[in-house]
Formats: sequence, C-alpha cells, structure tokens
Amino acid sequence: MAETILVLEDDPAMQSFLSTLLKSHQHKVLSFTAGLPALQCLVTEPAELILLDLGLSDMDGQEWLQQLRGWCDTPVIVISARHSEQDKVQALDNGANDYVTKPFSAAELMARIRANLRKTADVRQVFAFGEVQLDPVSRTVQRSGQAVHLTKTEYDILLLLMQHADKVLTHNQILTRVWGKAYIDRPEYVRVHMAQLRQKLEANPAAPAFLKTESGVGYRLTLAATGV
Amino acid sequence: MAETILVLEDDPAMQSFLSTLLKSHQHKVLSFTAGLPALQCLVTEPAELILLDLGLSDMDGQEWLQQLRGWCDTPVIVISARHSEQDKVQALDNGANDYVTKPFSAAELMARIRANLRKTADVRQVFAFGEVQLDPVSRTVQRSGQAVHLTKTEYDILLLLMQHADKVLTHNQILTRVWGKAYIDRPEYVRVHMAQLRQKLEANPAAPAFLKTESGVGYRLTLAATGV
DNA sequence: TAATCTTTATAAAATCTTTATATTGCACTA
DNA sequence: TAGTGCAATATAAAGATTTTATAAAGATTA
Repeated sequence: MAETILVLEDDPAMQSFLSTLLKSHQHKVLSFTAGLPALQCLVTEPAELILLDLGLSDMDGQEWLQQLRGWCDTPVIVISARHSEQDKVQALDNGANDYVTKPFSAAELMARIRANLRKTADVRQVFAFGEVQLDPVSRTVQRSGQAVHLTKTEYDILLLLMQHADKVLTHNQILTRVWGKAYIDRPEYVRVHMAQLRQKLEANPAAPAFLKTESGVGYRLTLAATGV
Repeated sequence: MAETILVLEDDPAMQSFLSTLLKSHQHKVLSFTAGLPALQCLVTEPAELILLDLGLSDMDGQEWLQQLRGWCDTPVIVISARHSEQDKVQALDNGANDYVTKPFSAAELMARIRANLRKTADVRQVFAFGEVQLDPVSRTVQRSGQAVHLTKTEYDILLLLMQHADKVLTHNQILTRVWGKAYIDRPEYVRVHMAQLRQKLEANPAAPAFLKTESGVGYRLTLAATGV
C-alpha cells in the first residue's frame, strides 16, 4: 500500500472519482465531505498528502487550511473550480503546496501528487538515523552496515516514526496506524515493541539517543542524536 | 535581499519580464538563456529556486531537468507554453516541483514561488518571544537555539499563553483548558508550573521579562520584553 | 516447532500534587 | 508618604501518583 491521502471534497461525484483514481494507484484514501471531521481524523491518523476542495459546506476552505497549518505541515493540493487569481494566491499563501483548477486531467493530478509526495520523501529521504539505515523498498534495516532483523510490527512502527521524523507520535496515532482503531486503549503494546526496537537499534537502550519518549504524550524519533 | 532565483529562459522578452518581476520582489536573479552555462553556474553559486522554460535552444528542457536532478534538489518551477498533459506529467516526474503554463499571472507565479520556497526554508508557523521558539508541528521548544525539554503540562500551558499572546489569561481559563473544569479551585497548580516555565525559559526567573504575573487576575505572555 | 505477539508483573523514572515558608503586591491608615 | 497587615504569589522540596521500561511467561500464528 502506497501513501495515505486524505480527500476533503464536498461533491459526491468528484469525491467518488478521486477516490477511485487514488485507489487505482494503490493509495489508501480517507474520504471526508466536511471540514471538522477531517481535522479530527488527521490528529490520530496522519496522512501523507491532502486533497482539498475549497468549496466546503460546513466551513470555508481557506479557513480550514489556516487551521490545519497551525499544527500540521502535510502537503496540501487545492482542487477548485475557482480560477480567480485571488483565490489561488490566497490558498498558496495560506500554506497550500499546489493549486489545480477544474477541470483537470487525471494524469496531471497524479503527477502533481507524485511531485508533492516526493518532496516529503526528500525531506524524509533520510531514512536513516545514527548508524541505522532503513530501505523501504526491500523492507530491510541495517545498523553499522550489518543487517538487523525486525519483526513486522517493529518495522511498521519504525517506518511510521521515520516518516514523521522529529515529530511526536501519540500512542493513539501509533496504535491506530499499526494495529487499528480498536487498539487505542492498549498503550502497553507500543511500550513493549519500543523497548524491542531500542534493544536492536540503540547503542545504549536504557538511554536512547534517537527513539525518545515524550512522557504523557508518545514517542519521537529524533534524527540528530541528543544527549538527554 | 531575499532568495536567489535562477531563471533559464530562452526568449529575451520573457527573460526580461521575469527578471524585473523577481527583482521587484527583492530576489537576486541569475539569468541564463542556455542550459549548460546555467548548470555550471549552479555548481558554484547555489540558488534557492529555479524557473525553467522547457523551450531551450541548445538542449531539451526535460533533459536539462533530468541532469540537474542527478545532483541538485533545488525546487524547480517549469514555465512553458506547452499545455499538453504529456509535457506536464513528464516534467513533474523528471523532478519539477510545479508547472505553470503561459500565459500566467504575475501574482500567481509569485505565490507559487513563495509556496515552493517555504518548504525549503521550512518556515512553519513558529511562535516566538525573546530567545524562545515554539514549533507546534514538532511540539518542540528552543531557547537560544538549544532544545528545552518541557513536560506535557508545561508545554500545554506555554502553547495556550502563546496562542493568546499579550492577553491576560485568568487562572480559571488556564486551569480549564489544561486540567479541566473540575480544577478551577486549584490556582496553586498554575503557580507551580509557571515557576517551572520561568526557570526553563527566562534569563532571570525571579524578574521575568515575558511570562508576567497579573496579580489577582492571572498570567500574560508579552512578546516584547519589558523591564518590569 | 520457531517466531512473534500478547499479557503480566515489577522496578524505575518522570511528572504531578501537596505543603511549607519566604516574598511580593496592594489597600488602608496614621 | 511611610508603614501596617492581609492576600496573593514564588519557590523549593517532599510525597504521591502516573507513566514508562523491561523481563519473562503464556498464547497465538505460520
């Protein structure tokens, strides 16, 4: 499964079109027609990219974008029927990464999605920290050049942390992404597997330099080693 | 002087138009009409962004892009008279970050340039006062460039104060937002944690320059340092 | 069977709450 | 205006609680 994409689109026909298109490219799709539920979803279920139609019914799309940018820097591609220069400029200055006007070609949209995902990947292209390297293509992990065997769960957690490097992932976010929504009251699952990851990847598991605990919040993978 | 932008454009009229436009927005402009000199220039003189017209005379623009991406990940905005879907997709997949077709509006181009510069500069919305910076996306706080560890409660209080900078927040408001409505008769909770925040963030905790007490009311975060 | 995940128990760490004491701010009075 | 006393605040430190780390046993899966 490729990257998760959240689609916030009012019109059912367009929503269905986008959903089909994205799924045919192996993306996981989170579909929303109203702004508030979409924001709430993003808190627990991080997406790699957001498609936003400015014409929402429950709130203004520009406002939605501003609110989102207060805490989330996931790439946003705005899709809009509004061709006016003012709308474009406002959306881009509100933090949108791209602006596509209807009608658009499916191939172009997908290319723009790839371009914007690449950028995220560029930033996180550093699928490495300290002596550890992760190759998402082969699903393998090396430490100081030596292959390290991770179980599926361990690998999934590590990949998730790396995709959101330097950010805090809450227990709920990790549980939702790795185990599923039904597991949000089992933080001990995360703890046990984090301990395993530290055993396998940290020089001193008792004083981790990269796989950090944020007490009361969750875990964070820091790319630059920090003493304490 | 703002960011340096390299313009690779064949047509003298367009080259001159872009150059004037960019300079009027305080950018430093490196102008080229041929591909090879532009590549050579980028080796020694790094640019923050590249505007590329696909219709070059000495080589194909798509090829130029491929060559560039072999070693350089500076954002590229393609400007082209070619409206065909195939050209767009190819350019984006060759590593372009955006694609603008002629004719375009100057305001839109500038907005797209800002959007593409933003991610390089990683200019997220950060709250700041004095030497302290708070990044809500990564949930981190720095003081004079050094990471400062705040507990969950300390962070929650600081974020709340920053979201309402320069305004007074009463004990009740802070208690309600951070602990919950049941805690409105425990002002001592706030006091203890405010003292902690001052220890960690103020140069002289006993005479705070930013985290101010409003006796009998609550607390205020002032953005501009004040003596007393 | 071997590998992995789940569950449990216990120890350790981090954080929060509570308390005590010192200090400050402020209204009121002489 | 200076002084007095009360209320509000600052702060350290102890105690209590929550959260986390870790090992290891049991359950599950392939």
